[in-house]
Amino acid sequence: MTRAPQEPLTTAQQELYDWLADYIGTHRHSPSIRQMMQAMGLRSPAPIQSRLRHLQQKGWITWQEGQARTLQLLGDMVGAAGIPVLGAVAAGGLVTAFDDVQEHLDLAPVLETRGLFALTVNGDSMVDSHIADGDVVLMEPVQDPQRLRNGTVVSALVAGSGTTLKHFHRQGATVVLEAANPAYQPIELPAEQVEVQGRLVAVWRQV
Amino acid sequence: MTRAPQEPLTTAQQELYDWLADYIGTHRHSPSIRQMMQAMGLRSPAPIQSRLRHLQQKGWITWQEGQARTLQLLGDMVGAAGIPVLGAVAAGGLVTAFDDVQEHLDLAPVLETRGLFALTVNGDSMVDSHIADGDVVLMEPVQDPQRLRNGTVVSALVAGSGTTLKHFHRQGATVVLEAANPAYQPIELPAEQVEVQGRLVAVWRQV
DNA sequence: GTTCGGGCAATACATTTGTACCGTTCCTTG
DNA sequence: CAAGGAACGGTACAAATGTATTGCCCGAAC
Repeated sequence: MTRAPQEPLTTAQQELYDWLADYIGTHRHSPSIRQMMQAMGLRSPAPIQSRLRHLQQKGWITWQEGQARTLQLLGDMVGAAGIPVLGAVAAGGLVTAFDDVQEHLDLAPVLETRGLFALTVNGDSMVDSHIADGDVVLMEPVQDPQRLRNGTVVSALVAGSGTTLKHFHRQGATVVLEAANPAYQPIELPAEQVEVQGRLVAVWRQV
Repeated sequence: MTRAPQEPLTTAQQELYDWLADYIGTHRHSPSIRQMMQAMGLRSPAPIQSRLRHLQQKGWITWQEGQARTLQLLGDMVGAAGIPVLGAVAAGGLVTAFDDVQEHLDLAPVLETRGLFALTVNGDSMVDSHIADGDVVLMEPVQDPQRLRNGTVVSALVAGSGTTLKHFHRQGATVVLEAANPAYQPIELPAEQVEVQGRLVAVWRQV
């Protein structure tokens, strides 16, 4: 999640920014200055240049000088993933109503991490860690299993058996794979029989 | 989640496509043909044109003719969210190891839905529905509360109180907001005192 | 009033950029 | 061997494009 630390805009600037966000969200690439000009109903590129310069100074956009169609929106980095986080909600009781945007949910930093992979969860052995059957877990490849902290959720390949999602614990030369469900017994194995494949980064559940 | 239904590529085409995916993922905009030329170590734009044409014919890319830097990758739509789903994992016991990519996790369709907003969960009233304290829930605005199915998870604004995340039930003119935690009592209210703001679309938990 | 900044129009210009054309080489397929 | 496709180099050109400059208008601030 990232903040959106920008200064306020004039109506003309806001109008351009909104149109840019919509255009880029639809076309997946930046328009040219003359396209913006037409969309704003103008007949000269100068006003667009001016607005762009102001949007840049105020930290809303950026681009590579001299290069065509290299505009980037900074407000909601991905555009697609720019979802406003309106506030805290629920509890047991009731919390105060939210009114305006507090920050922006930006999944990009996570999703951009190279090498990430995802697994579909099958079964209920991790329910007490709030990972349910059918959830998709995003995993980060683990280079050095020695540096894993005990308790980390990992996907591990057990020699001759299969892959499982469990809490990881190391006890000397032994590795314990512990479920988050009292119905399942911890699996205790020599370290060399367990290949840790990935570390849990995020849980995604689509309803 | 989307498939990637494309014809096979030659090594040169694959090399270009991979570089494009990396470049666009990093810079968020398409490079120019001459930038591709340099990146591929070539000294003429013609080979790039050729590769691009083939990539287009095989359904991997597209662009708007005559317009600079309007290239789009079709393979994994967002690029950033193109995370391979390797297979099912865990259960109580062990499942077979995965070997190759089965499908791609594509968050774009969800994240592109206009009007989505997110809320930070505060409290443990929904733990039995695997929504934990600190999770971020993605909500879709609800236009017509009449069409909500009973049991749907909604964020609701209770008149004079605040916003809460609960299971939604309608009983005639009465609305029942039910927690997923036996420690909390259902809230029963006249329908006009409850304003349903959004419907749960997805749960995101970053570790 | 004066000043200053934002916004618009018009014009100009050097680059960038997509595209086309020609010829060559290399490899695979028949 | 011949034929075809893919790839590469070189060149050329019209159009698209970013950018700079000048002048004008308007409203807010002083």
